[in-house]
Amino acid sequence: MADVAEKAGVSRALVSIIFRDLPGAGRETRERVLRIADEIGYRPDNAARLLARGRSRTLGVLFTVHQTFHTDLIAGIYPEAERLGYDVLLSAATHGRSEEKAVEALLGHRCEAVILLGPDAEPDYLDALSRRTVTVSVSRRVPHARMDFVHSAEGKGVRQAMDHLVELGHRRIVHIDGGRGPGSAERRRAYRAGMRRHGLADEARVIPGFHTEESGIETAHLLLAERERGLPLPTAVLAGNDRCAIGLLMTLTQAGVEVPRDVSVVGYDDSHLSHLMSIGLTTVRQDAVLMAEHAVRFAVDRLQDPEREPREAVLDPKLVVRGTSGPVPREPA
Amino acid sequence: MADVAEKAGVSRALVSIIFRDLPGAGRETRERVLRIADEIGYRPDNAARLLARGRSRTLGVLFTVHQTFHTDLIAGIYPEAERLGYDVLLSAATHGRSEEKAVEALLGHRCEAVILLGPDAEPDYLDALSRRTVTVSVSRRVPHARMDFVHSAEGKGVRQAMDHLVELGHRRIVHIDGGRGPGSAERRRAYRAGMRRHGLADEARVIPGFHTEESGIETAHLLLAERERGLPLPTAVLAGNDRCAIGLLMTLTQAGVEVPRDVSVVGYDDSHLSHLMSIGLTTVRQDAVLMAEHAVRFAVDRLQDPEREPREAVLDPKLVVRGTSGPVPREPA
DNA sequence: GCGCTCTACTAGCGCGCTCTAGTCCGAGTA
DNA sequence: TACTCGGACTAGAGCGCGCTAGTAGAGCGC
Repeated sequence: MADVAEKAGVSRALVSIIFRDLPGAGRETRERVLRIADEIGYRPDNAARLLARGRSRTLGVLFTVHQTFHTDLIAGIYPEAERLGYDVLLSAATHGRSEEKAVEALLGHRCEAVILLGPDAEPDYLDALSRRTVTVSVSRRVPHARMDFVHSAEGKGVRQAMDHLVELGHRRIVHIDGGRGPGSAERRRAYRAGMRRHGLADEARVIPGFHTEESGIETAHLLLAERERGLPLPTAVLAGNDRCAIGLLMTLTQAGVEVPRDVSVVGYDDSHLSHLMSIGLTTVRQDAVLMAEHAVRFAVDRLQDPEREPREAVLDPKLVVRGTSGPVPREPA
Repeated sequence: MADVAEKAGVSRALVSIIFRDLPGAGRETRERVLRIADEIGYRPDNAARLLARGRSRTLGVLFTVHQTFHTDLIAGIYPEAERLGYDVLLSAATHGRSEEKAVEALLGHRCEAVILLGPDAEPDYLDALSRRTVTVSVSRRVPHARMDFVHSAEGKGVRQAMDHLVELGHRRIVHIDGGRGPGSAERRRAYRAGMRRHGLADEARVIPGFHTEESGIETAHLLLAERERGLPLPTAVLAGNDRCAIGLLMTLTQAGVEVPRDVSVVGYDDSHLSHLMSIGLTTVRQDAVLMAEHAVRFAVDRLQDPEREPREAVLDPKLVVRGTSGPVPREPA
């Protein structure tokens, strides 16, 4: 920077002004300085900037590698953050890298706020984190913690899915849950409530699972094995999320079970996986872009006014009927 | 930091020493300082650290959201970087966010080197980038650029796959290519060479595609439409990557085409998608962890010795035979 | 007593930038 | 002429650390 200033015959302060695109520099000087900077290959140093400015204007995002819905969210976070003048830093939790570690990395890089996508860390940790930094959680509520919260009305989504299936004549509807995954508890509860509401409490069955393809595959094997033993297949399956639904679908289809003729399958998320099936996966759509925008805005708002209380956004999910759900089969599958 | 120093009755320098875990501080003082820091909630500020140290010891990673193989790579990058004492920053290219932008974000955050996962940017840009920063490219060769390069021997992989299929009796083997995707050109070339080598040059057929599920789905529709018009299905398909293979498989299976009875399908990557099929996807395994480790090591080595010439690592891929490939059908499908 | 080394610790500069509080100059105003 | 005013620009402090060069004091051999 000093080099640029010297070559241009101005002060460093003016170079700074020009690079921040502030008023206070003449047209001509501005152009000259920029040209010289380009020649020298000067680029402002972020670390020094942050240090001097005292603010980083950077948002940290924690996500879990392999969670497709997270990548959909990330795609939505970038533009909104940019619009509001914030930078985004990503940190992934993986098999060998805990969420704590990933978050500490973000904090270490001076993120002013962190957006946690479906965090799975200990509530105590999240609670402590929320009191240390502006924190937004997407999809997972952390009771008592001082963080903003963006999620969809899981209950409504599941309810729509159930109504849809019941309307199609299904009674033997099972639910593969998502274990400790974000939103699972609510979805499970809504499933049970839905079955009761439709007078199907006796048919209710929750198969423990996870938000992964493997979980869907496993469940499919379980159901197929039951059929071997003479038990009927369910006529409809409400999966914990799309990944699980896809795993289930692949395995069932390959075993000769036709979807939706023999079994209807409904997912959750409407991640880009839903289009994997040529007939399209019937699923409950969570608007990733909208959720991302809310998360970013919550973070930024609280950054601008630290006194502000954390908020909660509950977005309405929407059932998207595609090809994997259909009328209940005439005869038992 | 000053607060900690004061409260502990020592100098800032000593606090610094303690936080960097250097020798030169007494056991007792060390513990006291750490305790006080914890009470105050002091955490060293990275920006100031980087600034003072002149080095960030941070590696930037560019990836493309939704590319599953990238997430596999990321999972491998973290531990190796940590082992070598480097931090990792992620930046994603998405639909509305170009690779250039994502890379600039990394550079802006003072990454000393960038690791590009299957970059798709203009060669000119990549070339310029490689002369500005230590750069490692994974899966995509950029001619003349001054960057390290990690990839697998695409030719060998494809060759193994072809030999496997031919051995099973296949002759009508088509290849869905990956467009401008990383490695596609080499795979396409190897496919053509393989067909010639087996005396099947006349049967060779490359269907243009991309490294996405959609591409596999589209191709399936194309092939099914051809069958409608009386043309035979190919007996085997070599897909551009696993995502494409999965899309193809889903669609074919749903259309009643049995895999591998009617058609054999081989993927490429051995991403975690390969296990989506309960029978398992036959695919060419690229060892993501090994590739990630090479990439990190190349970057770090060149950071330590700037004079060092960029290197190239060619890893041997390995055909993994699973359930989607089988003997050629007796009668035309 | 002296010099020596070793451990524990400190003073203070500098990293590359931003920001506040100015200065300077020329045009407009009374 | 004297004055204000606004645009263009500058001086210099300070952001929170790391690092180099140092000091103080204890222990040791002679």
